[in-house]
Amino acid sequence: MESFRLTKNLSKARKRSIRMRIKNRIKKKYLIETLYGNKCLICGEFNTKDHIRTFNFCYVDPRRKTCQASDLFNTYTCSEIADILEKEKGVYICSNCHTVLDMDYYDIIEDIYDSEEIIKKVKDDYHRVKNRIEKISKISLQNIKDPLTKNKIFAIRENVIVYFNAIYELSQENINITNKSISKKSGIDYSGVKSFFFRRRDFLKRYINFDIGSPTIYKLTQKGENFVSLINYFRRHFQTLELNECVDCKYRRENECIANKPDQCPFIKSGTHLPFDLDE
DNA sequence: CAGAGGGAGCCACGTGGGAT
DNA sequence: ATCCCACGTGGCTCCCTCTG
Repeated sequence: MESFRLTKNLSKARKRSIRMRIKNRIKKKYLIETLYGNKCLICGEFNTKDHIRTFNFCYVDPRRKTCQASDLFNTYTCSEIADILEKEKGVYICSNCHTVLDMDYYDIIEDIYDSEEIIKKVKDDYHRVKNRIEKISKISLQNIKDPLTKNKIFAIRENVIVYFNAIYELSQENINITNKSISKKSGIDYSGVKSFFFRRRDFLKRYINFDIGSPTIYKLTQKGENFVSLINYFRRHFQTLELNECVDCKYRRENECIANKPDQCPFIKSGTHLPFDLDE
């Protein structure tokens, strides 16, 4: 959000709104894939990777409805949504299949179409979808966890990357990696470095080997090295994206957009090229 | 004995989420 | 969109213990 040029200059509120939207999409994708697989279970035409927005919350019996589907991911965790799906006999299917099921003119279908063949086809379609959904709704919902629930042990912030980079650079220079050398490399006070590694030791052991002693020597594990290279890859990628669409913009400077207000950059203002609609 | 680690606590800051 | 509150995080201080 802070490195990507199309989002870094947006207002706090917009950034927050985008964060929430991304979070909700991840929750929705996780829930659907865990329960039904990565395609619409009725038609199999739409997948969760490319068409997540087309998946709708759908009731087998709308009389059970107690909440607004549009508020689900803003309001509830994945496991709570799973409970709602179970209690209210709801499912997520693609909007095409949803439309077939929500056919509110079913009872007057004979008055709409003249052709017996079409009437039969529409009715068959409706029953096919409804029967599939009744089977789906019996699927066990016990496996749903809450993958985005706040991790109370550790959150990766900018300074964490500073520590990892310092360790990585020190290892490249063949310097003993201790609290003292990390402090010197990162510019963070020795006591700050000390308490960081002390507090987070259990978690950090996944990425860093601790040779406890006087002094304690740190070393990145293979997983830690992969973590550092992945972080740096994405940072470079978003910082150096070509600005093809800004070719005539007066705020373009080489490979950087220096606009610092949304209305200075038409692409940021309109939301064009973002992977979502700002006003959705 | 100096330097390093262990551990508790304080404070500032950022973020998420609810209310309006 | 904005404000407010709760909470997590991390820098830092202080004191104690351990180690070479």
